[in-house]
Amino acid sequence: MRTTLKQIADVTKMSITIVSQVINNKPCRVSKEKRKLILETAEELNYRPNLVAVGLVKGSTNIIGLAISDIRNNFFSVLAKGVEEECQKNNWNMILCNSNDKHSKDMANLQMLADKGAGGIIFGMASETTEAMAQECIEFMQQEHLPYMLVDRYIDIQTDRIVCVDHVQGGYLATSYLLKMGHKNIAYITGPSNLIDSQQRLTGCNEALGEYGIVPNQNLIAEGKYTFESGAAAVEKLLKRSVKIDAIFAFNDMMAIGAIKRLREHGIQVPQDVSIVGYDDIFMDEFLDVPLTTIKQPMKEMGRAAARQIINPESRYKNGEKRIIFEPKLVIRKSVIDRNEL
Amino acid sequence: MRTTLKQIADVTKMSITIVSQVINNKPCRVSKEKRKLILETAEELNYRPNLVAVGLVKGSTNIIGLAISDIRNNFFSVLAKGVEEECQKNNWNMILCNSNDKHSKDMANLQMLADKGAGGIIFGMASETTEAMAQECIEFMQQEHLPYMLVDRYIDIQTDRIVCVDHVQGGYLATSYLLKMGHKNIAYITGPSNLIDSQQRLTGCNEALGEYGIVPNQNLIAEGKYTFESGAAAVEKLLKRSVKIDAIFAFNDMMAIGAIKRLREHGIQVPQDVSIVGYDDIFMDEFLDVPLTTIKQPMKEMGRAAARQIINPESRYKNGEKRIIFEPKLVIRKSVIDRNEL
DNA sequence: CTGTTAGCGCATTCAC
DNA sequence: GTGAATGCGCTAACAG
Repeated sequence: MRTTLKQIADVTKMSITIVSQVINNKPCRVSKEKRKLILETAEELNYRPNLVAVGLVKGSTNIIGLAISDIRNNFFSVLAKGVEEECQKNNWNMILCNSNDKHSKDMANLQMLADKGAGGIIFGMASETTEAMAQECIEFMQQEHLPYMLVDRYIDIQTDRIVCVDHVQGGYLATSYLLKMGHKNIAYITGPSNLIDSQQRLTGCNEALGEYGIVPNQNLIAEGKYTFESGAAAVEKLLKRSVKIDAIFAFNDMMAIGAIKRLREHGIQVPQDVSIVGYDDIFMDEFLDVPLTTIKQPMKEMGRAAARQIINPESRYKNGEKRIIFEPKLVIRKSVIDRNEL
Repeated sequence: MRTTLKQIADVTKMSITIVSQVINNKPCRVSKEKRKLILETAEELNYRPNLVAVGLVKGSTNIIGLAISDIRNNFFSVLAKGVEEECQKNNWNMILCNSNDKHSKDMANLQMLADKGAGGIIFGMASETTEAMAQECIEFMQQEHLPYMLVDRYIDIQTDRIVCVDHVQGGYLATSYLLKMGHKNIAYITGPSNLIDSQQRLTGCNEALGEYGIVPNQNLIAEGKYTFESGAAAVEKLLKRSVKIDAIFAFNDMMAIGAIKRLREHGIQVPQDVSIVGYDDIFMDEFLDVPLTTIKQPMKEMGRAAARQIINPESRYKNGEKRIIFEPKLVIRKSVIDRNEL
């Protein structure tokens, strides 16, 4: 059997209370000798507190619930790694829940997490989540007094308990890099136009274009769905319009990879004929035939920041001053050529 | 506040005992009317059991600890998905712990999991784990009465509580497919030779070769380390030996991808000049320039099976009849050409 | 400085 | 059929 406080109390002939106090390192209420004795026998008996019991009396456990759509998505597995690292550092744990992008699953997961006494939630909502659904989730967590941090997905949520990426900056970075590399005719494969993050990236693109005195050209914009196939399809659309294209900025990496594939099938070489920039920096980018230049979202850091926000007693229950916004970074690899040198 | 059994007892003017019995659907000890009343008010008050309290009294919670090296590894994120799916189905949860391939971290994670009252562990040990270390882990779990299932990694562990893949069959599948496609000179990029799974694959390869009356040629074998770079380096070694090569079977996908890259840099086309087969079926295979033909390990199914073994009360504590062995599958894509047609 | 007491929410044994 | 009592292992308020 596991050693309990009671056993230590029995052995040392002291009360459970004292033993508990000493072990939890509470303000000096004990003489040094007794303290030492307790600590030694605890060590000797290999005492480790029963965290379930602690959780019961404290009304909450040191567990962060990470509710996301699918851990197989590289985006989320890196986020999860960050969350878990921060947990380990603080003797917390992470319970992982997948929603498969179903809001109903999200709600079920939140409930389960609450029932299990989770000490907080890090929450990347299902992609089908409407504003009303988002509200439902948030209200639930508030009513259960569950500290939470949202991970920016597609919707614009009115809360400061959120970690997100400055996608305007991301769009700006990609476009201005392409511009600097001498590309004039830049095509865009955007995400679904109703998604706020796609809109933000486009805003950033236009800003950069403006700085070079270039007027955005609708003919150079094709809408995708953030999937490999939609990236290929977007290239098809673009090509049909027979506008000149120096480079393509795809609003995520999977579309960029789909685009490259289709370009090649048309005999168009990357980056010699057309340069490509992606977005996300997923694992495979580095190992592609033409390693993909992309805009990196610092997912791991975001996971750590979100976890810290929940674990830290200071920030646990009070809303932050403002959203935690991360700057995306340009990761230069091989998929963009310098046209200035041509 | 959350509704408790006591509140329901107060409202219905019955004892906590009865309420508990009814809600847990225990053998009929109550009259139908009372039962109905209790159930209704529970519903009305939105009662949800406090699982921490349940955990305390039961001495164990419905939580599976998944202890692996790194969730960012596609292999493990798919495994985790399987585990979590099975958990959701049974109202269990999954705590995720990364060891970063450190045995000491593994031990710390196991301890934490035990302290949190985990109801079982699914455990993919760190790659640095020696047999003695493995023993240490297993003894710890046994002493804590923690049901466990190991996920086959590199070492040969004497236990039946393990899910694994028939790697002999995997090697056999790959080689015999290549043979059937008319490749005579098949090179192998193996894993580290001290690792049992690499040995097993090689055994399978030799079996297939034997069936075609081909004698294994040491000149066609290069040892890798299961990394992208080592795959490329292995190609370099192979090429230096200037033996004729029709095809390469790399013992995992990352090495296969590294090999392809290096082959191309030497002006050798895949699959026209050299065909390639990988092993694992990681996410990116499908989206490569030349989609990779590979041997798939059914990770998700393995995760589900392992979880089931722990969740199911029948199999929870007793050792299984035998190891749960999964058959790998050949996934045909584009990286192998049919030489019979040439 | 120290120990007694109460209680977290629940399951279960035992007496009625 | 029913309910009172006990305890899971721990923390914390309170009294000495």
